[in-house]
Amino acid sequence: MTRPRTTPPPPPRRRRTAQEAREAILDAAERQLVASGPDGIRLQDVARDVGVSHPTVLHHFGSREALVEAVATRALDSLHDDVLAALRRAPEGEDQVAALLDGVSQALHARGQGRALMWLALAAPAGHRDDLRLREQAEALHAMREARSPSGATLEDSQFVVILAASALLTQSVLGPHMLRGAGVSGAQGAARFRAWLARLLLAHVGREG
Amino acid sequence: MTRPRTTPPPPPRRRRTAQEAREAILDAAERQLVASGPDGIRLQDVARDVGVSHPTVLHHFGSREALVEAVATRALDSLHDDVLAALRRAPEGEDQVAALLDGVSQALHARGQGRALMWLALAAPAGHRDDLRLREQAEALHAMREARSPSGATLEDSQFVVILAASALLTQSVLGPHMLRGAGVSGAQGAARFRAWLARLLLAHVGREG
DNA sequence: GTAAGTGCTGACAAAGTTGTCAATAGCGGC
DNA sequence: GCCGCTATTGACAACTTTGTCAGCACTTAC
Repeated sequence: MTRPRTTPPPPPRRRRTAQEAREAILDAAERQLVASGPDGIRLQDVARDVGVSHPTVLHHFGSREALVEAVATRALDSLHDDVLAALRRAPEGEDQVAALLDGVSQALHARGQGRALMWLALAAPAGHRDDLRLREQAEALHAMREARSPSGATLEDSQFVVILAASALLTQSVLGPHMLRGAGVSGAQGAARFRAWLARLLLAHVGREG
Repeated sequence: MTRPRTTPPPPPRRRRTAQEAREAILDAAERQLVASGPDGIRLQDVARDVGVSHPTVLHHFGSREALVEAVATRALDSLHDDVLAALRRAPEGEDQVAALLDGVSQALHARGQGRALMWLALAAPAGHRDDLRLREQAEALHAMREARSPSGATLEDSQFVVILAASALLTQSVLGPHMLRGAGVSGAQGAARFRAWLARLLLAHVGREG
């Protein structure tokens, strides 16, 4: 039962490329961002999750703050790309609006990007974060309506439509099940039915006012 | 230049009733809750803000966790009361919906209650927090519509209307200015115009479908 | 093979956090 | 005026977290 004088052999050391290591660390940090917000990101937890020691994280990012900045930027960029892709993917025609809402909703749910956005919005020093390019969407919608029926609706009306849709989808991605249950909506497909209902509502409004 | 042997007289000690102390501490903790979320509440900061030492806070609440629980409960209850009051205050008639939205919006902005709600929703272990009694509102709305035009709309339609309104107002209270600016809405009264626009939209929908 | 570059690590330091405890002091009741 | 209750406090302990640093070890170039 004598303890050997020599220290036990250290676990094998895995060596990644700097690129791979950064990605793995960002993945772990993003999981924490979604779960506990930017202030909940702990170097030690991130390191343990990746399977490295915490100085390694500092080695790759310099400081905790830089890591948070990097993961926030990556998450928002990724969300932005996904949303743009969803908008582009939306088919012309009948169910365009519904498909569009579904696509954006999926982007917001993917890996909790909606939660990440909300966390960052709450924790941001003061609107220091980028917008979600709502302006482009509003202008695109307005152009479409103008083409169909000139002067049928103001630009602001289109801006409000976009804001309302974004608000509904974002809120759904953060506390959707909670709200649906809380309002008494039953059934598993409540969220999908809500989106379809919202699509009809927006379509009716746009159709009514131009 | 000799330093006197006796320690300088300690600052006068103010003694509140336990009631008063708890209130003052909860006020300070609530400010921190709104600003930095439940995880951002620091005993030392709260204590400094109130003008006491941090063991005093522990004396009154037992633990940090109990303090967070107390402040969260108080904030949500207060918000709930304010919202109910706003709903009751809404006049019958023409601008009922607009006044209602304005009232709820004000309740959400008062001392950052909307932010507090969102922080708590994000940080909550798993929907462990109470709903905002959306169900009651949905049922009240449905009853009103039934009385006006029986079987004109499903209950779920009313539930969705309430969810949509709540989503829009809550999102506005958290990142309203950000979204309005981001969408290109100009002018200082953008938020108010958005609410008025939303009121018209909802009214049109309800009028259309019963 | 061996030398250079660097991903990675353990050990340590510094600062901040919650919580404990014995002692102090303000306030009301007698 | 005295006493008991308790709000309040400074000092201290235990823990966590970020950050530093010197050195180790894996990969690549030569």
